[in-house]
Amino acid sequence: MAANSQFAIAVHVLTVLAKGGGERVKSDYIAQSVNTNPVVIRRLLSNLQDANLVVSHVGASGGTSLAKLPKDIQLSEVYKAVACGEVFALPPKKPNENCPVGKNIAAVLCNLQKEIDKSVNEKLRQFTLRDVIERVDEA
Amino acid sequence: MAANSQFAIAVHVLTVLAKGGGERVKSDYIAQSVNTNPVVIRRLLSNLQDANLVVSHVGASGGTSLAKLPKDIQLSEVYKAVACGEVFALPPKKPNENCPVGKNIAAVLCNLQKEIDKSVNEKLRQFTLRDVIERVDEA
DNA sequence: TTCAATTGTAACTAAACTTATTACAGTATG
DNA sequence: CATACTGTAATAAGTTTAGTTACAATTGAA
Repeated sequence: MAANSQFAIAVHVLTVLAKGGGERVKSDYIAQSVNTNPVVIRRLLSNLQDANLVVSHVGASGGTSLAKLPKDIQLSEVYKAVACGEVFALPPKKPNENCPVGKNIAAVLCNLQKEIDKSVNEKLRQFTLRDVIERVDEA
Repeated sequence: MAANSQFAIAVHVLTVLAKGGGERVKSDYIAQSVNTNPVVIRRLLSNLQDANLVVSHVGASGGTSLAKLPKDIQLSEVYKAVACGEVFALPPKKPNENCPVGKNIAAVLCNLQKEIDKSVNEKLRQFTLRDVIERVDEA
């Protein structure tokens, strides 16, 4: 019944980077803000980098910064980069083909899943990192 | 990163009950259609019963039937009954209060979470069990 | 060139969660 | 009273997630 917290942590991390004002922020620093281990952060940053949302540099005075302006980072991109992308999973086992319901339900559930996931994506697309930063600043 | 399959299984189960035409369906039969253990089904039915979506009867010739017509069962009700209700989780650990971002991000994420979850609920409310049955029959 | 700082990632451990299974008490039905 | 169910506890097994240690590779600077 538990949902995944990767997305929330990713939004937190990106907000920290945005506050860094373009400077390279170290995984150690981010980890302290999120209150977790630097390796956990680096793994997350690796995903965000694959999605072209951040840029990391190795070596001394290395670190990570945003790859785009906060206004150009939609939360749907963040979600796609770090979450499984599914509000609910399809059943792990294949239904019984001999049952009239079991025979057809999988395809119906799959289509339903896509419709729901699409609506989540559209909702998340309405928010950018800038919106998040504004809310953090207002508080 | 894995989502939960309780909702999908619940929709499957309710479809089987609807196809039962008001007769009491046994957990054994449902389990065979879903391809899982009867106890797993009974636990799920217990949740659906708490939400007033089904009625179960113990004893010989016991079993479960729908508590309402398929057209009156919204998928949002099913989701609420068996899923955690959250598209993404808030971070398990409290952020660092000494960081300007960490100090305020939790509340922002919480509000964002509510907005997203609300939109999922609204989307699921657009579908009823009847819609699912129609799709199964069409296939 | 050498040293210190940092990322990237593998390997492993620990914790949490989900699913499956067994067992059996309680309750209808005939 | 015997049979056939549900409800649920207890437990085990499997899967996923988070945390930790370790270290190679890279960079920048003394």
